[in-house]
Amino acid sequence: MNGQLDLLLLGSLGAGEAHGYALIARVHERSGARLELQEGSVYPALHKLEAAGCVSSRWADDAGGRRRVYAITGAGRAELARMVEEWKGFSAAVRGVLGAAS
Amino acid sequence: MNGQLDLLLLGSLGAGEAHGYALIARVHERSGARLELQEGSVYPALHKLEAAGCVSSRWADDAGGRRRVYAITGAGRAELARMVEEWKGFSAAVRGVLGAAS
DNA sequence: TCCCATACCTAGACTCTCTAGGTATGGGAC
DNA sequence: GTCCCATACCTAGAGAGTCTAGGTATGGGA
Repeated sequence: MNGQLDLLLLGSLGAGEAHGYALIARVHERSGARLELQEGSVYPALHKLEAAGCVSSRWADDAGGRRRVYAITGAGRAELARMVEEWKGFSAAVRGVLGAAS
Repeated sequence: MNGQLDLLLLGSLGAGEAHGYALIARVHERSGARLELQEGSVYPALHKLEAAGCVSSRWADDAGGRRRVYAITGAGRAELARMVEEWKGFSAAVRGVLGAAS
C-alpha cells in the first residue's frame, strides 16, 4: 500500500474501534472499493502499532469465535495527526512535480 | 519515495529532457523543496525505465564532462498518463479513508 | 456431518529505495 | 602547477515495507 499502511489503519481506527477483518472492510468501503488490504499485511502492522503504543487491543468473546478489537490510543492520535500532515505534504509535493501532467 | 519514484521521474521528464543531476534538482524545485531524490535511487530507476522503453538517453559532450540526457518516449508518455490516473485514484482513496481525520 | 465464511496468525519471498562506496572531469584557489 | 571541490555518473548490498502462501480455529447452514 505504498508505505501508507499505518496511516490508513490509524485513520480508520480514528473513526472507532474495530477488529482486523472489520478494519479491512472499513478501508475497502471508505476508499470507494479502491484499496484492498491483505490480512498478511494488516495483522503484523497492527501488532507493530500496538508495540509502538499507538493502538490497544482486547479480546472480545461476544460474537462467535475469537476477535481482537483494536482501538487508537492518545499517542496513536498524535501519531495519526503527524502522519496526516506528512501525507498532505507528500501529495502536495507530487502534485507540484507533476504540474501540467496531472 | 513511497513507490512513486517512476511517476516523479516520468512526470519531470514530461516537462523536457534532462540529465540525472538536473532531474534531481527539478524534482526538488517543483516539489517546493519537499522531495530530495537520491542518486542511488534515481540512476537505477532511469536505467530500468530505459530498459522498459519509457525513456531514451544520449550522451551529451557539450558541457564539461560526460552527461547522459534522458527524454521521455511515446510509450513513456502513455505510461505516465496511466501512472497519473493511478496516483489520482490512490490519493482520492486515502482521502476517503481518512475522511474527517484529514 | 460437511463445508464455508469469518477470524486470526506467521514465515519467507519479493520489491523498492537508500546507504555507502566508487570513478571521472573541469575549474578555481593557492 | 597542483590540489580540492562541485558536478556527474554508477553499483553492490542493506534495509524497510508489503504480499504470498500457508496454517489454525469457530460457528452456522446445507
